[in-house]
Amino acid sequence: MFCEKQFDPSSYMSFTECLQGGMDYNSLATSFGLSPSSSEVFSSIEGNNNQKPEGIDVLLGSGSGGGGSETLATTLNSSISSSSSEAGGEEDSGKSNKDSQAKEEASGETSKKGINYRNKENNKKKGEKKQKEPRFAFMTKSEVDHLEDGYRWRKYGQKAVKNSPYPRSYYRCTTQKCSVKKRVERSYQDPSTVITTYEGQHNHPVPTSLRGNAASMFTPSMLSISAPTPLSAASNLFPTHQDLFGSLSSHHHHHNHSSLFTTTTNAAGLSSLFYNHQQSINNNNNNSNNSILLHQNNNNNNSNHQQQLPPEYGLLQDMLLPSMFLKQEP
DNA sequence: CGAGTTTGACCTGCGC
DNA sequence: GCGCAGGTCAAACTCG
Repeated sequence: MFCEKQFDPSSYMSFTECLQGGMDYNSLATSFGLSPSSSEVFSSIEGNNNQKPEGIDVLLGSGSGGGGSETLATTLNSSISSSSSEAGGEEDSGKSNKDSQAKEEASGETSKKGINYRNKENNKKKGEKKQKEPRFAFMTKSEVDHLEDGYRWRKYGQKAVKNSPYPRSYYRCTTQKCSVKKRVERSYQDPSTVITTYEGQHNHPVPTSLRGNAASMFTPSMLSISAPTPLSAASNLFPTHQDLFGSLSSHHHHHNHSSLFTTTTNAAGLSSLFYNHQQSINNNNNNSNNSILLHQNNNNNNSNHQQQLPPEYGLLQDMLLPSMFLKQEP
């Protein structure tokens, strides 16, 4: 499904709709003009691969926080393939645990605390790697760790992160049958940056009775984009990833890029939005169009980035241009 | 009292 | 095989 048309100034869709429906980055780029004066949005998608799941210790060195929250999105490795089934289904790990518990009662064996952890009997065969949900990470300049994104989350764990004084928090969507999780951690190199990683796909609408309903964070006027940015103008309502990244890139080069994204909303809303958008992209195609564009962009701006971005950007760049973008096949 | 958070224990995967 | 780090669980706790 596409949201592009909804962002026609005359008929925009609500932010919530986008959250659920999965608009694509392009429309988002257009919608927000993508020249965040107060927010930065980077996005990328990664397709199947077997990389280590962790890789979030990316740093956005864009500095100069405009004033609102800045957001950088990047996707993490994740074996995407066909995650939709998982999203609609149960959370596997949790479930397996219950199963093992039941099993334990039969065996009469218990671990400490009476917790009996997964026996794996319910899991996939040996050697079969557990399929991971697609992930999508955002880096947000924010004071608060847990940014409101319209969904309800329940914290289920917190872990200290190696090489970081800041812990990582684990949240799960409280909606039943929704297996979406997110991790929130603060960058140790830039404490003002919060890294939010979404995993999974919401299979339900955004709760409406939320204190910080995402829908309310983005008013239509925010979503409707007036003038196309220089970079997105070419494709107008259907900009490309290149537009997206182009804008972002240019943002690096000249911070006063002309476009919007001047919302003061918290960036987590965007996170969701981007996340869902990623889903849509994953589901619809992994084709090469966007990848190629992105790649071009990368080539064009690479050197500059290296100059202006912190050392960590190398890593970031890798993540920003993961396989999905780079694997464009003829 | 229900929902959410905290926290220590445990599991899993991966690198050495 | 071992150890480490990440991820998850669930009892205990807090809060409205």
